[in-house]
Amino acid sequence: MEIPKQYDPKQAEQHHYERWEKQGCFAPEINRDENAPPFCIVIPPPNVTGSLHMGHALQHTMMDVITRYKRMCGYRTLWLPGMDHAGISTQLMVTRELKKEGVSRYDLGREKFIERVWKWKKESGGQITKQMRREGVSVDWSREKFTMDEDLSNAVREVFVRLYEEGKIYRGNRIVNWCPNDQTVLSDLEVEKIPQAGKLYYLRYPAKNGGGSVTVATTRPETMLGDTAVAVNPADERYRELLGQTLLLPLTDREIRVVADEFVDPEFGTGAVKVTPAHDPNDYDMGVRHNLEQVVVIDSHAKMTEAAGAEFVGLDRYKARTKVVEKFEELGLLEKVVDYEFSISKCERCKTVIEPLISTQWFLRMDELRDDALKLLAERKLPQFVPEVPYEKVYSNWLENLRDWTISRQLWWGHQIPAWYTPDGEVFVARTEEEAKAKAGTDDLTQDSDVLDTWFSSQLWPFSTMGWPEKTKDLDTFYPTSVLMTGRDIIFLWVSRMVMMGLKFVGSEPFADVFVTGTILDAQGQRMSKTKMNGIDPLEVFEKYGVDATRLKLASVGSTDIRWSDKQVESYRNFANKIWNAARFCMMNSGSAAVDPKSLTSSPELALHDRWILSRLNKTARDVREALASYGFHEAVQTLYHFFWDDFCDWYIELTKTDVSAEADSPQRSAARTRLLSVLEQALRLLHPFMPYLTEELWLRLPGIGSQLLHPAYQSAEPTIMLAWYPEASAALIDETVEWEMQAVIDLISRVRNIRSEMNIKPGEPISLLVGAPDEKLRTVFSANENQIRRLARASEISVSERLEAPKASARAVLVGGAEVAIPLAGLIDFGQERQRLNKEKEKLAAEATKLEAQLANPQFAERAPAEKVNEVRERIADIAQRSAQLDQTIANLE
RNA sequence: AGGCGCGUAGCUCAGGGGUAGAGCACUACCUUGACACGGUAGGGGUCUGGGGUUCAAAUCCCCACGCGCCUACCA
Repeated sequence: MEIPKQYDPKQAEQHHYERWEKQGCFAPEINRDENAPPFCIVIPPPNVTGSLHMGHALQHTMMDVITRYKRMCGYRTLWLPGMDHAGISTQLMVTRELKKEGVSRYDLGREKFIERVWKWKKESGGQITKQMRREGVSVDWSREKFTMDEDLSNAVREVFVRLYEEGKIYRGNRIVNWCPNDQTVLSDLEVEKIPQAGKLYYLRYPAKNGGGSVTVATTRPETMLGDTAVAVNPADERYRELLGQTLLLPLTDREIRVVADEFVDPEFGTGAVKVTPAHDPNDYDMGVRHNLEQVVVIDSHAKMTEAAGAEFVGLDRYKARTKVVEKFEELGLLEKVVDYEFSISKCERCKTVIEPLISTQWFLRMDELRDDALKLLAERKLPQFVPEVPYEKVYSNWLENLRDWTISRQLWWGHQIPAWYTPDGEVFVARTEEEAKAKAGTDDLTQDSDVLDTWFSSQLWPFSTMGWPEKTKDLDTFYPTSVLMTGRDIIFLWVSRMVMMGLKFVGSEPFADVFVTGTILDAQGQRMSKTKMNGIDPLEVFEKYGVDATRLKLASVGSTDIRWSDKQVESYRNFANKIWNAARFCMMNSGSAAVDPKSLTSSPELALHDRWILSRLNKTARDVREALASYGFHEAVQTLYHFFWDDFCDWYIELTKTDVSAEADSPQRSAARTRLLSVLEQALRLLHPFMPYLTEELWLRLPGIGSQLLHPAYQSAEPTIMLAWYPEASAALIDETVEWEMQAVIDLISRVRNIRSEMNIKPGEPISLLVGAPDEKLRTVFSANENQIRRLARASEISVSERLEAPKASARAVLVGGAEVAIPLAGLIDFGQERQRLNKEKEKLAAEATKLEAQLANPQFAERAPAEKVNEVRERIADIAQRSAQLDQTIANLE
């Protein structure tokens, strides 16, 4: 038999994926059952510029586990892959490439630039799709989509036009987040607030009449050049007289009013606020309320405009700040400067400080869409978040406070806005240029040069990828999808928007469940990030420990944040090797036996350990299915790990060795071999969604595998474990009595081993066992399993009787049900040591008894606790009393 | 400023009103015919602290401390 002693993950990872893909195992069409229920996941499309990181590996593992599981359960399964065109990232990447050639995108022009991006995409984009194949993800590559594909772009235009026609999309002149570096507007979600140490400047503005003045506090003195008012709280007594008065704005010849506004907090600063409607979102709102002029003093490159005055025009905003402060000081109008920590808005991508600017952009009105999403959650509890706490609240709170969304971007790479202008500025929104021309009645049109926010197309992903707005078969079959699995960072950016769009355009929710994964942190508990360089490359982990071991680790992460540790992957690598060697044993001892699921039915003639492993196997299938039904990945992994290692390897293989490796051929021997192989085969199926490569590698080697093991929906497919029927628990095979009996045997063996170890009896030293069991049933169990006990406890002989009669020079232990075991140790026993060992045991019992007795002594306990609990405590006390008595006896006998 | 989560063995983490768990690490023994990436047996925890509810709290509630995360228009 030529099976290596160590599992080689790389070898197994080499060929199966290609075979699966070629044979169409990933496509839903492999399922020939017309009535098969659908199961569908759409992948959160990674950026075309991206490469695989731990977050992907984590999410992909969980999606793959569920997908493979559902497929094995006979669902018509689709996991749809694809990529996002990632507007800004991609444009920056290509721009950088061009820069190396000494060319700017403007030199190239829009059309050539976009051609260049496509060329880049074709040649070096989408690295991630190759890396994903290594992960073993069972996505249907034949349906792979890209947000800039022709059909997805159609969907984008369709949605845009319909929303425009309904008045939800509008063009407006508003204050927006502007990135002076990327030269584009950004949505609120693409801006991050970073706390920063700064200064608060107190500036004095003289009043026009009389010698008075007002002091305002600001973090941005340079914006004072654009001030058009000072605001105070109407309830603020201090400024009552000032209301309606006129101030002389220093450094300018402008006169500004003092207005009253509730927004102003009298407690902060001086209680008077300078108002710069053109350069601050709050001031903008105040400006609207008080009909204030908007004086633009900073331009799109964050330089001062002409309106800032001759002295300042052309200055960078920070240079202007210094200069403004200097001037105020010269004029004696700078009251003070204090240290002040505040949050500053930065561009999420390039970290440039955002400049709030007034600009004409396209917006999407969110109120109705938002209300529908909230209604869906309130009335039908969709989507169902897992874990529900805290994500359901996070999601609904955000929706409740939602503002209109700035959807235009001043980029070239993306979906160009389907709006055309006549020379005199009239706008026509249409699906195509032809349609626009027809509407406008002229050919002289110019298309809006902006593109849409990348998320505008991603929000359509669950249905645009399935052919919407056409009524396709996929859409009919797979929408709404089953579950969305993602990290918590895009609940707002993506999840909520998909819900709103799904409701709006398909009329139903895009997915039933949203499973939110945890975050993998580095060993110090910090988030992995490119800038910190603390990321762990999943491909390196695959290389070192194998894909399956890594997947098992990732699957067990679930939804909590976790610090990365190679150690855990290593232990799953060991587990993989354990599985390999268990299978190796089964196959080396299989002879002419073959896998046969029919051998997995119980009958009273079967030995205890056989009935036991069937019970354990079925319980495992039940528990794993239950765990996966509620996305309990961690629990599923633990259940499988312990079933395979503890139950199957440590006990069952050991217990069945005599049967399986008997010298002489017999019906019993071949039945035992068939059973062993079949239990293994079932275990491999249970493990397959988590460890696809290892299980396939082994499964294909098992004797007797074939199409007959596949789920009926896949009967015509080539044999592969990924299409085998996922084991289903049979309640009839779960037998608590059998498990209890087996546990008694296991306990006996463990107690004997414990004595051996504590008494320093060499493993080779022959011992004999005397077992006393007043309970007849227990005696039967022990007697029936004499051979097993002898072998596993390494005893040369064993005798079971009603009452224990053993020589004084024996080591003893008390077992369940009043049973006892004694090991005669004439000449070997150290009485002192044995007494010590027994006393230690007695102390343990005594401590437990004290606790229980105190509980029982409490009259309230007997009165109020359920009778069942009270009885349980009584029984335990009785059991402990019996054991203690036996121990006392044993200790006394030692003398 | 609000909201949320976390604090359990040396480490990384499960669990969660009724006997405190796993893996790794540690100790001792074992090259036993599947596997030393292994086997057997052990040691190790006032479940952050303090109150409360309850017959019973690691678990539920409140407070404190520590650590994270998210949201926010306080100049």
